[in-house]
Amino acid sequence: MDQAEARTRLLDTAEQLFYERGIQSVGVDQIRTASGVSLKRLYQLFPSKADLVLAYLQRRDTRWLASLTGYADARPAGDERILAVFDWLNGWFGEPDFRGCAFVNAFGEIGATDPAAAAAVRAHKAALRDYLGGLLRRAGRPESLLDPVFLLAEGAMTTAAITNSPEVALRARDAAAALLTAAAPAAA
Amino acid sequence: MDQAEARTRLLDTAEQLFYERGIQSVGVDQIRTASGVSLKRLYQLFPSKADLVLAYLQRRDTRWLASLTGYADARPAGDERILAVFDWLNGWFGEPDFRGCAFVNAFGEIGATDPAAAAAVRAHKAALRDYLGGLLRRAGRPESLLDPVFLLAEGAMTTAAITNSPEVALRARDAAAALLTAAAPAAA
DNA sequence: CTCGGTGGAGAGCGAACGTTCTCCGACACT
DNA sequence: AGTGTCGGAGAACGTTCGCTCTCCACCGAG
Repeated sequence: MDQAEARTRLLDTAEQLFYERGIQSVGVDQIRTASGVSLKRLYQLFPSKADLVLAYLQRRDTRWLASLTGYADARPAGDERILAVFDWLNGWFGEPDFRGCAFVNAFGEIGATDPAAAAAVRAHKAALRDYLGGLLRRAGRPESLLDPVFLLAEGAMTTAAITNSPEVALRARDAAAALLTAAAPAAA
Repeated sequence: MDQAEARTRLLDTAEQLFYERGIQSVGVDQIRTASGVSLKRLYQLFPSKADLVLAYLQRRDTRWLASLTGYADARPAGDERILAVFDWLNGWFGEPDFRGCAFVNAFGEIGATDPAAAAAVRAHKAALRDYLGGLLRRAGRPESLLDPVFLLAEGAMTTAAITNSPEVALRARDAAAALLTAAAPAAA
């Protein structure tokens, strides 16, 4: 096993465990056992648990956003692409191990004690917001719709997790659609 | 110091520390030191840390909702009372130690490992949802507006915490107002 | 075959955790 | 005054944590 594979296996294991149980509930030894990577190697690649946590968040950020944008950008530009974001959320919420937004969870757990992690969370949310802003702009929608749509998506994530009801995404979608038509009922 | 005061001081201290730093980051000894209540007394009142965590969530649930409803119910019934919820959120977000919804934070941190805590979180969110539902019903608004308004409030809480921007509550308020007028533009 | 370097397995380290126990001083009652 | 009960302070316990170290099997180069 070379460095690259060890790193991948560590991050795969860390992501699964951190997301499923929370960050502080998972010990380094558990990650080592589950991944099959030795402690020595682990600490070569990630000098501390905080480094591993940060790498987990960063990799999840890129992958999560790539998945979302890959899905939405395959739809026709305009309102439909905006609403596709909520369709993607609906699919995500339905996954059996869905447990809310990993970044919101991490922020609540370690945001106050780990400034680097908090910054990663802020960066992730800013990236999502920017993406939605781009969709709105290209759909000819006013900037004033960005916050509402973003807040609906955020609210859907936490609510779907706590109530374990994926269909919340569709309610958020309906609300977003209503806001879009209310803002410019006669738009093409 | 009698039992009742010890309990109050413990819960006050626990609430402050748990909310500020997260649950697992706060040790029982810190609560004992900060509260001035002896360990013996602490374990008489709360046989385990998990019991203290649960009591923290339950007391915060009642207080938080009482504060919100006390504020909103003082406004004229109808749409104004619904929108008052977001005004109250705006005030809360602006408090210097605001760090998001304690229940969302607790759910992300220990929801997967502490079923009682997870149930308390679900109960809290259900209570908030029910309260909003009552406001909508008494305002003559359709049930279909409940999810959108609730999701806007949820999204505002996490977003205000992560981006440290209280004014998000006012954006959510604007969006809720738009949804209300869009649903029944001609309502009184 | 010998060597030097690499990495895995896991023991070991000090600190911190949640929890319990020991000790002792402070009253309440006879 | 003597005795019993209570609670406070904090030592102590066993476990777990993040992290380091030891030991040895392996392997290519000479």
